[in-house]
Amino acid sequence: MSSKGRDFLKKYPALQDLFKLAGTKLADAMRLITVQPGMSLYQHGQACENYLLILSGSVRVQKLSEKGQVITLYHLVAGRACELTTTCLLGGKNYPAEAVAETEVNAILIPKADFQEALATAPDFRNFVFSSIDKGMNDLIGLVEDVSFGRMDNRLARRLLQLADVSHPIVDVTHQELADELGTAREVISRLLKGFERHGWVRLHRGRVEIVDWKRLRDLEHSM
Amino acid sequence: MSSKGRDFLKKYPALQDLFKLAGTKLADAMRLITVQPGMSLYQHGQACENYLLILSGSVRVQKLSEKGQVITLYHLVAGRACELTTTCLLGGKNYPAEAVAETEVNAILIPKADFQEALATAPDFRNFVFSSIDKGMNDLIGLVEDVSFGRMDNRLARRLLQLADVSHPIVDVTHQELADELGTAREVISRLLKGFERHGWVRLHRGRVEIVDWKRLRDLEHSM
DNA sequence: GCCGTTCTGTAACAAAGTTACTGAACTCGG
DNA sequence: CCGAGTTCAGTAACTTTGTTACAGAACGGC
Repeated sequence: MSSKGRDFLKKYPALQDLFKLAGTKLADAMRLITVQPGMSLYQHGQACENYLLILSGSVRVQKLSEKGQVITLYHLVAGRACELTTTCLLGGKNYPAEAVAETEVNAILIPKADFQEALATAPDFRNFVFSSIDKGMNDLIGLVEDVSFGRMDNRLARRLLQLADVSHPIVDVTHQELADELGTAREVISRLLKGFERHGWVRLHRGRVEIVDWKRLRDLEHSM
Repeated sequence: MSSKGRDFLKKYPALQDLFKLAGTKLADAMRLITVQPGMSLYQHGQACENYLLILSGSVRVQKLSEKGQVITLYHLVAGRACELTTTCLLGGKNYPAEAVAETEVNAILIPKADFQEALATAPDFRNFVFSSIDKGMNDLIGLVEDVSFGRMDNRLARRLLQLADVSHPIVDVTHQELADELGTAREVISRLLKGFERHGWVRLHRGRVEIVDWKRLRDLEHSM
């Protein structure tokens, strides 16, 4: 790994500890990559060659249906390993979904062989990997529950609040992007958002949603 | 493990090979259990203490919503490990779902500590476990896709064929059971089945569905 | 400003989920 | 065998979500 890479790692104490434990061999094997927004980190059907750990930015892991419909399985942010990558690596199968950079992304790649060796020899690394898989499995089960039983207005309110509460009340997102996130049609999102606006909970602009009534949206998020 | 247990294992050559590879210590640590139909193997929120491997029978792993709605995540049959159990063991979390025996079930339990030791020391056992996790993750993603984008009539036809083609054209199942399997309401299943019957594809009886037109159902299974 | 593209709004209809019943089919005790 | 209670299935009316088919507004580049 380049010295630039090591410098980068210093920004992430949690990861540094992790890789110290995993030994210098693992640290030498890893590669640092930067991915531009909109580019894919892997695609459906690809063979999986590297363990994937996100250092900065945000990645959307999504599944496309045959008809071209999209649903987001989960998002990867700093410090998180891609569980799908991990299980593909472990099981030796091809990717069943694809990953797209939502922002500029810095990530670590660890070649399959080095990953497997570290897994066999470094207990702490193993624990990190296993916890991550467990989290991924739980997230997916939560998604199944949400998609099966959750109401779309609840899910939309939740997603808007997730996107907004990072800092300010203005979310730059199109209706189509929200639809792809929730696995529904753009028209459904437009209809629901218009309803939200009529209630005075949000204000709508092109490519942008402005949160007005946080409390009502938070109520909606949990109501049934 | 009891001699009765070893005898039982002889019926499953694939598993025998597996446990030979994993060493006698693992074979000694395992326990054999029998679960009666309708009884649960584990419940939501329980801590996970044992690796779980099904020898015979069928187990339904299902998620309940707060409102009491049910969706089946997957089924376990002979020779299959419970992926949810595996990830819970690895991650040290509690079960996020529950497992119910659909028939009389014989299964192997391996205590957490022994499981983890075998995982660390036996490469072939590790491969078996990892492949199983990968399969579980893929199944869940398939379920998300199915629930998000699949039509209910397609899904119902598929499930009926799954249940039937084991041997004969008569499926002993109630509408409620089919609804719980697919994560929908009993009324929806009744409505769809009645439509199937009007088309002459099935005949309906109390607690029983009789497949009449296999070809049409198989077409429906894949159509959009 | 003009033109093509992207984004949003909306109507009309189909599919699925919900609520609220009704009656049929079974089962168990006497 | 009969009646009572329980389980199972049918159905109507209504709501929510998904689909199809447009129309028009907002933006970006020339």
